[in-house]
Amino acid sequence: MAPTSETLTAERILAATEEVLRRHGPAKATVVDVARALGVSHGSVYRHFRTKAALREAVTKRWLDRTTGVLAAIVAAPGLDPETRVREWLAALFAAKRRKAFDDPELFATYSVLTTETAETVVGEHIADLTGQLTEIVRTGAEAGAFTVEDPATTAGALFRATDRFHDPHYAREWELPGVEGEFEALVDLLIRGLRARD
Amino acid sequence: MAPTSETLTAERILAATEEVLRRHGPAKATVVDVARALGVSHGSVYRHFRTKAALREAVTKRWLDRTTGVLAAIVAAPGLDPETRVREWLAALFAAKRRKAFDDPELFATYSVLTTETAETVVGEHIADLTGQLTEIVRTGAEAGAFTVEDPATTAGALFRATDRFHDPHYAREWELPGVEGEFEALVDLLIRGLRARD
DNA sequence: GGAATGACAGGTATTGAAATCTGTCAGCTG
DNA sequence: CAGCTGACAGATTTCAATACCTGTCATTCC
Repeated sequence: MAPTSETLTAERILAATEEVLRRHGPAKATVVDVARALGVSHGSVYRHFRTKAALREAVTKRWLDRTTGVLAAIVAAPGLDPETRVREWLAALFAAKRRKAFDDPELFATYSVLTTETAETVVGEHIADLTGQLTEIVRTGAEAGAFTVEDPATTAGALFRATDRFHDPHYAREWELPGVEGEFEALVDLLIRGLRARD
Repeated sequence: MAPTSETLTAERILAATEEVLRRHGPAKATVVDVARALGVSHGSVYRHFRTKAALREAVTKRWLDRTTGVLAAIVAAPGLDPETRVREWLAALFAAKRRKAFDDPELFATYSVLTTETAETVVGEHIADLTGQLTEIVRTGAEAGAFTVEDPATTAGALFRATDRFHDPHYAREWELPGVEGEFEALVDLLIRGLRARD
């Protein structure tokens, strides 16, 4: 279709894959479609990705990693007190997921399917990344004497699981309901009170 | 098949429906199957339930209500301090759901599908029942001076949502993983610390 | 006469043949 | 000669014909 003369890179294939997925959905998007969108034969796609599953994993990872960067900035941001850092990180995670779901519903629905396919690998690593960031926040908060926690990783895991409803795509349709903001605030308040240092 | 001479009641139809659902699964269980299992014509089933959807809702409600009773006992149990009551109620909810998933996986998978069909009605009421029970526990705890909460219903909602992972069927496959007990305890500890009265 | 039946119309699932897709590879091309 | 192509085998998906199911109701049965 668009027979570009640029060299065929993994990134160009992934961008085309995402576009095909957005147009056709996860069930009907084929490797042949991706190749056609790039103006190459599907054999060329297989030079860069061993299988269709590997291509789907890569495009899913690419999508998930877009979120991770924003959040990392909050982990590293200087001058935030520990409670604010936790609150802002959780709020940013919720906001990022919700923005994705709202701005491009078709693509979000598509990736919601893809993430169930790759739950064990790509999604597992994504969750490990996120809980790792949260562990760092909890650990520094504990070191600063603001939080009382036995083990930062365990507590970070509990925080992440407690807020599942506000970042797991499974609950996406509830993110637009009136009152979610308040529900989110009430939950985060409760969790932060649980983190606070005790004498 | 079993041409019982007993009169045809809604309860007998629901029991037969559950059995048919267990055997055939949610996709292939038909009203004709239910009638055949009871030794009657399918027209007779329609005398008790207006539509197949109504039959499915009723059997789902029956299944969900089996859990509610056990938990109500904990709400009403005398001599429990507020923290213990919250902890035991949440633990009993988790245990009940997990037992259902473990004891009869086929039936659990079937009801997991049915609950997505009836999310707005039957499941909504079930969740309202449960958060109502939890609100009662939080309210009495606050009145006893053990908890500091602005609004018991809001806090109960936060507690319920925070523990989604341990009662939402969506996460059922994680309930058998090693370490879930510890994850559950860590989360409940954090939540209860958040509830505690502050000076 | 109140409950149950079974034929029926309209709609939804099943089935199997045909079309398409995945993944490979020998050969082409720049 | 590194990258790309397109024909191919086996697996999966699509599609249309058929079978079955849902919901109704005039009729039958105790």
